Amino acid sequence: MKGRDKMTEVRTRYAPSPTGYMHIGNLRTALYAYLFARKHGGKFLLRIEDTDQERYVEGAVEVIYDTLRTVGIQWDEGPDIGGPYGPYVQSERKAAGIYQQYAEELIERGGAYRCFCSKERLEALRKEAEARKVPFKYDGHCRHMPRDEVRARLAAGEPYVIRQAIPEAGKTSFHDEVYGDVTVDNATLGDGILIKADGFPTYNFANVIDDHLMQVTHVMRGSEFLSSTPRFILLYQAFGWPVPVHIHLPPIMKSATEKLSKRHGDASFQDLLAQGYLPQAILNYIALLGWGPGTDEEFFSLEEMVERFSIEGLSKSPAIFDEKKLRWMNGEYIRRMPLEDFEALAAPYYGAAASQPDTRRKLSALLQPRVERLADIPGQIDFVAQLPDYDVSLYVNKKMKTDLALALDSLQHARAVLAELADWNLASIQQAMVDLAARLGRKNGQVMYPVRVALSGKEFTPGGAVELADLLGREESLRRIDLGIEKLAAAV
RNA sequence: GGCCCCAUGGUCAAGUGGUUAAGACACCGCCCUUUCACGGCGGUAACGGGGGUUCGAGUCCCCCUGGGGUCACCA
Repeated sequence: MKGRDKMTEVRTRYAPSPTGYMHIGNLRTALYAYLFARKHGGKFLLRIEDTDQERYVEGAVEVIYDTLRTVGIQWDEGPDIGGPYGPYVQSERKAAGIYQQYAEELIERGGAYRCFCSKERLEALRKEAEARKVPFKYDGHCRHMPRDEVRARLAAGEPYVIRQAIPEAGKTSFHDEVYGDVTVDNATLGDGILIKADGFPTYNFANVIDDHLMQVTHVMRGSEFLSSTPRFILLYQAFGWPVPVHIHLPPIMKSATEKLSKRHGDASFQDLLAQGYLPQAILNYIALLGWGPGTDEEFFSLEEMVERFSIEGLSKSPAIFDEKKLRWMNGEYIRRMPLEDFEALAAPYYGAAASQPDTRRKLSALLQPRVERLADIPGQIDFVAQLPDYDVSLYVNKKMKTDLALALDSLQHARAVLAELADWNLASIQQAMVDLAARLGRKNGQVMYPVRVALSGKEFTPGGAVELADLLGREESLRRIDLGIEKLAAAV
């Protein structure tokens, strides 16, 4: 905030393009911009950058609203709620003539000019540059066109674009809060297009006009804009406007060499939700991709993030999205919540496994410490509704010291004991099993393991013999044990 | 290719001239134990390379290498 009036209210903005899905990196950018604004008691605004008419996607704006809302990021000004600097949708701003007006002003100031070059001519230029292996740069053909000619071609209705007149010499510098001072030679810039032939502004123009008009004090965006920022600086200077503080953010990668992107089938926020990741866990995890509080803490509510956030904690290097760690963190969030809350989230995944409230609760208690993503639940409890067809070899377990004959014997004894049990509950079943093992002179596992297999037909289950018997109930438990005895008897 | 940027374990990430180079995930082992998981304890594992500066460099400078970004009537 150097050089800025301390009384100036901090204003940040999240300006997504409505593409139809929420990219993880974009969400993180929104988060940081939100955190920074809140941290400094400022305003966070939402602006829709829909200047590319060809990329318009139906319902995309809703996806943006929904995502922000589900993670709890509230905007103070935006398309839906308005604000003092509206409209907040660029296509509406274009319709209001805002960009055209400023572009004309810039032409007057000598910072821009009309260009009547055809796409064909530009294409030829591009080809030539490619052939000569030099970077393509507009040759400035229309830059010094006589005013009369411009007027005449305009009157003739010739299509045109408006280009930025980049100074031919000199350097442009700016300070970025995370990357430091950046300087480039103006000669490397090229006269970029500000207003397209369809009258819409390009990002290169609109972002500057809107950020200025909306009084944005801190520009936060992905580092892919780092190299075009000098053009923006030149624009601010040409208008005589104050340059906002720039804060560029490192990208989130899929691997060391690939960026995370929907095009490669990488998960979007919506995809992660569908897989059973919790909004808060996702937000918490991505917050840590590129930012750290400077301490060992890593669990933060949105409010806590607001409290801790600072640009000193931002890193410059790309971060690789590690789903393993997200899984772990999501599991932590699940384990830390009250059982009732977990059940509310998990129940939709229970299917036919738990129709009664009490079985539902028992199942939830078994699942909570074992679930990392909600969508994994069905696969963990499929045996509850229906005993799968399993192979007797499952009863043979080295670690449990069980073989077919012993399993059969244990099952027969367990069947008898369980059938006689006065009360059917966790404690009584547990006691009966332990007593039985002692009576038979066997290890607990030599009795319990076969029972668990008979009850579930699976190698691994959430909970053991006692928990499953309690969950399934006496009748179903005995039925399954009988089935197991049959299988074993036939195999021994 | 020009320009801009980045560089500590497999991953995230502390460290801002003097540390046994944190911590977390993952991985491995042990314990707990009726399977699995949870939990507890322990372990493997890093300063990309080369030159400087300095009494002393992960920390500062240069070069190299590697990687990313950008050079669009996309953002």
